[in-house]
Amino acid sequence: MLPLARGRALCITASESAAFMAAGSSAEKAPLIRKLESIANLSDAAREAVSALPMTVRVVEARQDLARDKDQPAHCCLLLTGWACRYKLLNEGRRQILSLHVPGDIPDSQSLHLRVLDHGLATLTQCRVGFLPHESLRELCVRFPDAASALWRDTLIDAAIFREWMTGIGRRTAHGRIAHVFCEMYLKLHAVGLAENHRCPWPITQTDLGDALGLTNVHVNRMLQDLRAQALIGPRYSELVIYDWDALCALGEFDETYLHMERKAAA
Amino acid sequence: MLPLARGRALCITASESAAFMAAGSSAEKAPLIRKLESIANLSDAAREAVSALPMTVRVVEARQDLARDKDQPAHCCLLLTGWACRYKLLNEGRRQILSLHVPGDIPDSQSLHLRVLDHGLATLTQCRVGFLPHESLRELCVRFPDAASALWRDTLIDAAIFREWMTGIGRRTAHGRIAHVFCEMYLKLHAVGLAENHRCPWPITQTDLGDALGLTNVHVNRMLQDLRAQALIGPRYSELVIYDWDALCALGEFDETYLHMERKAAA
DNA sequence: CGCGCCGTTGACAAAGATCAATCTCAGTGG
DNA sequence: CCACTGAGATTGATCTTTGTCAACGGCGCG
Repeated sequence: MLPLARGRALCITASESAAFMAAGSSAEKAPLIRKLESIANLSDAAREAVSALPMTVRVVEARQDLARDKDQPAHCCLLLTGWACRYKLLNEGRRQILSLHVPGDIPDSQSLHLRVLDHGLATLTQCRVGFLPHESLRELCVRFPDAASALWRDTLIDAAIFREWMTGIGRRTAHGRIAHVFCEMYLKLHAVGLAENHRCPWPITQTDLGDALGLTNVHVNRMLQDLRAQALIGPRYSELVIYDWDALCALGEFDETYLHMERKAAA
Repeated sequence: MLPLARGRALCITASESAAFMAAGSSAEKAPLIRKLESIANLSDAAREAVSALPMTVRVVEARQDLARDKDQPAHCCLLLTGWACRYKLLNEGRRQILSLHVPGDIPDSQSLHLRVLDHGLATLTQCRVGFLPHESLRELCVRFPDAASALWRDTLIDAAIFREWMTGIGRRTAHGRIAHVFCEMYLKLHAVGLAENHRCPWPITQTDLGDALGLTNVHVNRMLQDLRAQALIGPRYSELVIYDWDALCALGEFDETYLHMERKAAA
């Protein structure tokens, strides 16, 4: 429930941009390529072009804003390592986390077509972030229609996840919501090669998780204890270990259709 | 909470398609054009092309599915008159309504890029619906990049509305949620010329409204009585009359930024 | 060593759900 | 004209889930 970040949002000065440009040029894009290939087919040419996109890379500490509500950004953020989230703030410190993001995600790709941001974007853990100028992304879209369509598809999957979360917050029990987000994040991480054998890192606080699920940290804590008592998940919060995938899916009424991963990433 | 529709989803046979094609050809598209122009600039050529899109028109009774979860549609639905919604069903008859749609909306425009539907689409009132073949929409996008970008922008605004609803369901009180959806629908209707002077038709049941807001019909009913008692809205449920717009916005913490109506429709 | 963040616990309060009537009113048939 | 019907709105009593508040505990870090 606490405000997520203090201080001012990050912005890139021209000199910094030049200084970092070289560093971010090619191998860094692996998570992005992997993610796009998990949802669409990319031609070799498009893959090359994505790799060649100019990018400024930065390490950002946990709980820093990458962009703020009402900003009019000129670049998109590509998450290279770490977890981030989008969020809205309401009166009296209420906060809703709208989405959780992992490496390969471009959480603000919508800003390519929507001038004003209607929410904030912040790191949850320390992150490496690549900044991609709108200009070069637009050019990419014009020159490589399959890249454009992969990006459009990505924004549509983003929306599909919102629908699923809305359903959870509106109509699932607290147990179900937690089970559901565990299943979802495990699959998202698995798609970019960051999870295996029903285990993955779980680096966010219970307060953050509550704000994502429309619950309080206290209630999240109690529900987690229930899930542990039922032997559905492992005992440590910092690493998610799913003991019983099927039971967790059943509890969360989880059906992965909405993730639209038509091409499963090779493990 | 009740299942929304019975019987089978609508589909169009080849002969019907031919029979209706002529009828839906041009003037019918006024709400769509008006809606697209409320969110983006359209060139004259693009506007012409949209008007010339082949379309099959049908009158559909209230509470009928236009498309179902897991369908793989070959057309998009353009709502010409009436209200519709997208929804998900969970076990034990729980239902979440994901969005409310009014004339000019294409509720399933995402299906252009996402093969499988992850939710249902149904009428709430009697509707006139135009069916637009994916094929011709794709061709439109290729030939008129500004039409493509308007449609993409439309899907992004769709997602922005999901985010706002998620925030409401997760973090707003029942009063606030109802106030918020009233403000939103009034503006959406106003943008297509179907509302004026803080009045608009309100043709959906309290049960439907509850399913949209993550509440029960009983609780919706009680909250409506509160809003009436506070003289924020008019006494009749079938017509929304907003007595005190500012107070309603304040109660719902409503900020229209997320609707991204950069070009207000001329009244 | 002590501070602060985060996880955990308990007692209690409140929002909203559930269940079961009852009411209203438009549409229908006689 | 009037009884009958059914969907949807309204009401009351009660229950459950979740929130609130406050304290305490573990642990990493300067």
